[in-house]
Amino acid sequence: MTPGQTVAAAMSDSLDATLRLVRAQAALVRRFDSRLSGLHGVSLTDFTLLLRLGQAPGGRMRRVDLAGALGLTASGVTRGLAPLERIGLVTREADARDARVAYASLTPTGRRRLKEMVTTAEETAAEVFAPAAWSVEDIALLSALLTRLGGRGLAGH
Amino acid sequence: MTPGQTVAAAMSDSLDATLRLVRAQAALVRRFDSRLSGLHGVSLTDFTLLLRLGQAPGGRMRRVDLAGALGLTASGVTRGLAPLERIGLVTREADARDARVAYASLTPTGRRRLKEMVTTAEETAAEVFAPAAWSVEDIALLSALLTRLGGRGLAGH
DNA sequence: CCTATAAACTTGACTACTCAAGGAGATGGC
DNA sequence: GCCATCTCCTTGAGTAGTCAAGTTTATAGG
Repeated sequence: MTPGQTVAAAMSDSLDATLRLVRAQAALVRRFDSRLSGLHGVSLTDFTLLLRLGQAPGGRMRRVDLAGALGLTASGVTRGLAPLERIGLVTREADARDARVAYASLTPTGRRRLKEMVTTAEETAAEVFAPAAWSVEDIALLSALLTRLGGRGLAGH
Repeated sequence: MTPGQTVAAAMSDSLDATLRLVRAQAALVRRFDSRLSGLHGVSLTDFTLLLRLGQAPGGRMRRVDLAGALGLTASGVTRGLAPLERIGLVTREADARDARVAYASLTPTGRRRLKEMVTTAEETAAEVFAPAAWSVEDIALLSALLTRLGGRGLAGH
């Protein structure tokens, strides 16, 4: 059925799963990016930054911790936060004890806007995991499998 | 248990799954990139480009089709292929019938190197999905769930 | 044949990261 | 008290993609 020589027509199931994961992620990111940026002017990365801040007590975190929690580098956080500060969703706060640290802190506006973004993001997620194709158990299962896959989740190392 | 007001402490399971997927992918990509670039001097994207070519009859494809198959834009393919041409893994071939199309075609060297890369990638995937934590069924299940998630796989539109 | 539209590809300008280097402040040994 | 070392953060340079615009060639209508 396959004419010509096809190198690597078959590959291991693990590799196949990896490639599918990468592909699925690209599609998801595109979808969320376009929805979030259309309605709120932020990217998915911006949203996860804000969301993580929103989950922290007081709505504020050190930039290093933010980086660790999101799987970005420190410089990625610096660069990602800059526009969010410019548009007033986040402010920079100093630490009284340690002058090196610069907290990122959600502003009241940031909090309010974040709530709206969460709604949008949940709607988008609900479309992606439409009940027609996805049962609650499927989603939980996928989540569980992905958790095993290294994305450290929320805990520190 | 949570002091201070934490916006969006809870979120829908679908959104949670999405965020985990993004996180898992970032970790996977980093791992594959570092292995592949260390041993073969190519990124994961380069590898998927080559792999897809290797699966095509004759080891060649039109650039548009390559883009479609991998979820990239046409310009992404142009840019990704350029270095692979420079290092002699891929060549550009014209179509006798249609002067607009430029096939990307695996060179004999490309074919040989690809086989080695596949080995590396499968080893890496085997480490990630280590038998201690992952059964064959788990992997198949993950693959199946991911396939449902839009990453068009191999078929055209 | 000629013109309009569409397809395949490339290019320029931009965004979002990365890594490596560096500044500024904290900390611990002695 | 001072120096070495470590941590937090920023910055410059580079990479990998995007989108929009432009070129070239094909195709279809009249």
